Amino acid sequence: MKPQTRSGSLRVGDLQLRILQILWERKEAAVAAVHEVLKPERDLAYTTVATMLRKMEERSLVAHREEGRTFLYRALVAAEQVGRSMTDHVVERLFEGSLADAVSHLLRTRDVSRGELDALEKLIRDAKRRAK
Amino acid sequence: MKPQTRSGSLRVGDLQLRILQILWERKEAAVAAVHEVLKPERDLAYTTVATMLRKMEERSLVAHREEGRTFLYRALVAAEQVGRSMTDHVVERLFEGSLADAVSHLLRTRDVSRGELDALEKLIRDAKRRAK
DNA sequence: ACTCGAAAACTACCTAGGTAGTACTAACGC
DNA sequence: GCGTTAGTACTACCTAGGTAGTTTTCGAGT
Repeated sequence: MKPQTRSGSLRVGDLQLRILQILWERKEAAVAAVHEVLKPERDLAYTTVATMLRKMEERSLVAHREEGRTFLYRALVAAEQVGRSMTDHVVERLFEGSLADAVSHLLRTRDVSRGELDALEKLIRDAKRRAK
Repeated sequence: MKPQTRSGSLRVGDLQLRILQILWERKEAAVAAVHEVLKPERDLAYTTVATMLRKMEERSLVAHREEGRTFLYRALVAAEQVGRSMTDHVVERLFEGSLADAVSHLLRTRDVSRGELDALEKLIRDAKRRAK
């Protein structure tokens, strides 16, 4: 019973993504906890986080249960799903679905260290082995 | 004199991206031409396209010159810029800037044909040669 | 029992993308 | 010369993301 692989587009904004990432890390978190984690990177009001969580619940991205007075939120979508849908979007819109074009662009437009290239090479080799 | 490499985030929506792609292909195009190209894929009203173009001009994504009564639009941002900024966004937000993680995810979450893997391998090799 | 504080609920705004109707205008054909 | 038409301008609306103030509520501590 995997967590509802609704293969919809799953568009999440930047803040929403960050919140999801926090929830992925810790399974469950109160608004205060999420706010705390976000504190250093973005100076958001507590209510902003709470509102965002509520809006995300409307969209079924998260759900909550009550523990005394406080809400404990958990993610309803998996990291894989969101990652997949975001990368899909870019690969499709920008490179007409071609993975090779996408990677090519990635390599061409930034400088990649020798070490990274080696790592990538290993990735490809592994993928090949697995496919064989 | 490269076309204003304003390294800003350059967020463009789906429709805007499609319009830019059309303009990249043909250097200059009238609203009617853009509308015509878009016709089969999205059934948009002519005015929708015109409005979008106007909004894009406000944001300096495109510019126009007048040829008689009609506006000929051209892209002000390069494909490279937009591609770069979109891929950057995903790589940063989703993979903490790690290109290897990004590619790894790409390979893991979809099935890649043998031929594509070969192509990718070549890409890496080329990149290595170039870096050396 | 009463106050205080923390939490949620409600409401309100702003921006950007997307979509399109309506109004105006100028050129072109007859 | 006049109406049709193609083209732009203007306006409006909807959605989603993001941000936050204000109000209510409820539990805990004195």
